[in-house]
Formats: sequence, structure tokens, C-alpha cells
Amino acid sequence: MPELPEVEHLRQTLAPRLIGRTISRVHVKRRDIVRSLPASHSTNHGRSTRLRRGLLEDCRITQLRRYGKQLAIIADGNTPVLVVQLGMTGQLLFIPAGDKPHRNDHIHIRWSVVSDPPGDHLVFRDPRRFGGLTLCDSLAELESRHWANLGCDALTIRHRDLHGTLGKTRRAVKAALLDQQVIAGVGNIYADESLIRAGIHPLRPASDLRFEETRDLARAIRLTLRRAIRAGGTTMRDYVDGNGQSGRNRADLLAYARGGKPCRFCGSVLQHIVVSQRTTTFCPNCQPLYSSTVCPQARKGSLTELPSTV
DNA sequence: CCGGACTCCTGTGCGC
DNA sequence: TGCGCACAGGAGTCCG
Repeated sequence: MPELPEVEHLRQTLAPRLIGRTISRVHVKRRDIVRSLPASHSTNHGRSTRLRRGLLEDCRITQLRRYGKQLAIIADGNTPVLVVQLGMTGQLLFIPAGDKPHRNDHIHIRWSVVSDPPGDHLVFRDPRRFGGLTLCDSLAELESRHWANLGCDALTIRHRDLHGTLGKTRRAVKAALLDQQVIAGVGNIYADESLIRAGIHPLRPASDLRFEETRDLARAIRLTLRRAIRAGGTTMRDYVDGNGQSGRNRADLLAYARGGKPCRFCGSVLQHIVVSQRTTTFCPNCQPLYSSTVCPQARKGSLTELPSTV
């Protein structure tokens, strides 16, 4: 499930393949996965021309930028910016000339990339179609109107910013972490991973967290995401990077998808509950709901070290 | 305004 | 072996 680490790793694997390259042609197989931000000005172009231009036809890519879980493909000069959201099962794959995508179904957009010999492609594939592409008039508009609505980027979240946004809501802290306007980039996997690392129960009201707890949580989020990026992301089923490679972070998961298994810190049986319609796994010992004492000894070291497997 | 519930969608894995 | 069904969840929308 693509969250911040997967999108960042995708960015890193696609950048050397795409930066400086020109899109010669765009094939749109499914129009309905492309969304437009409300246009700030209209153009004289026809609809189809505007669509292809928005999808960067005849543009030279200069930059790939990530914010939260979103990836922006930025081209030369005063050109539109293409924003990619992977949703649950989205994939952005670079296919070198002569190669074939591992699967040919559910490919919604196909870009021809100028190459010698010709034949390099980029494809957007998304079976479940929770993902999509958003067209944006310019980088300035992307930053001022689209990304400005998101919370701070989770990879570099600072304690005082997290404490500030969590302090404004009585929602369960897990629900708040999933809200992209509170913090951008955390999804179901890394919310559970960060909470167990910080020793915080997922149902704690966000605004009840003490200063030291939000400090530990901010550290846990940054550490969890950094480690996952280094491992190439977490592949449960669908996620692959720009070269079609799976991530290796699944083996390091502490809580997510480990309900009923022993906690890696203390050995207690991990429980699962539902929060915000999302399966949530936590350790009843390391993440107490009511205790106001400093967290269990097990958490000591969890913010710097990988726990040994129990 | 806030927050919870519902909705979209398809592949997978389970029970019968 | 095959069928039907529950389940997975990011993010937009709706409603109390």
C-alpha cells in the first residue's frame, strides 16, 4: 500500500529514468482517472489537446517532487504539472524499450518517452482505481492551492507542528494520523508502526497526548518512514517501484498485519481493533490506553534501535 | 464546523 | 473444483 516511503522510493527509482527526457506521445486508455484542479484560467485549446498537454505530451521532464503521498512530475518552462496519486494499488512503471510490463491489464495511461533506440515507456497501472492523476496549471498553483491544504510532510515532521495539529482535535490519534490535512504521508501501515514505536494507544484522544508523547511520536514517525524508505518500501501485495521491484520492509513490521502474533518489544499478543474503518493492530502492554505513567520499559530504545525478533 | 459513516473498485483467499 | 462472499483501504462526499 503506497504511503510516503513507497512514493519516495518510487520517486528515487524513476528520477534517473525520467529527468531530462521528453514525452513524445500520451495514450489515454481511461479518461476517468484523470482529474483537473478547477482551472484558474481557460485556454483556447480544445479539450483533447488540453488533456494531452496536461499529461505532458511534448514536454521535457525536469523534476520529480514528492509531498506526502503525492508525486508531481514537473516539466520545462511554463508547462502544466502532473500529480500522481497511487491510491491502494496504483503503479507508475518505467518500461525500457524491448521490455514488457509484468502485467498488461489495467494500464490506464501510457507515455512514450523519447529514446534511442525508441521504445521506452512509462505506464500508470491501477486495478482498483483508487488512485489517479491530477492536472495542475503550474507549479505555483500546485503549491498554493493543492499542497497548501495538506499538513506538514511526515518525513520531516517537527514536534511542535505535530503537537499543534494533534492538539486541535479530540479524535483518536490513529484517526488523526490518517488525515492528510493533519500530517501528510502517513497511511494505515505507518500509523500503526509509528504508534507502537512511540508506545501510544491508537484510541487515545489526539489532544490528550502530553508534550513528551507527541515528541516521541514525531520521532517515531520520522524513524519509521526513514527505515521503510531505506528498505525500498513495504510490499503487502501490489506495491512495486519504478523498475517493478518489490519493497523489503514487510519483514521489519512491528504491528501492521501482525495481529495475534507476539509483540517484538515485550512478547505480549498483539490485538486488533477497528479505528476509522481501518484495521488497527497494537500491543496492549506497550501501548496502554489509560496509563499516564511513563511508558513501559520495552519502549526504551524503540526510537533508535530495531527490536530483536521475539 | 467536526467527525463518523458510506462509497468507489477489483483481486485474493476462505468456507462450503 | 467451483462458487459466493468477506475483506483490504485512500480519499472524497454526505449527513447528523
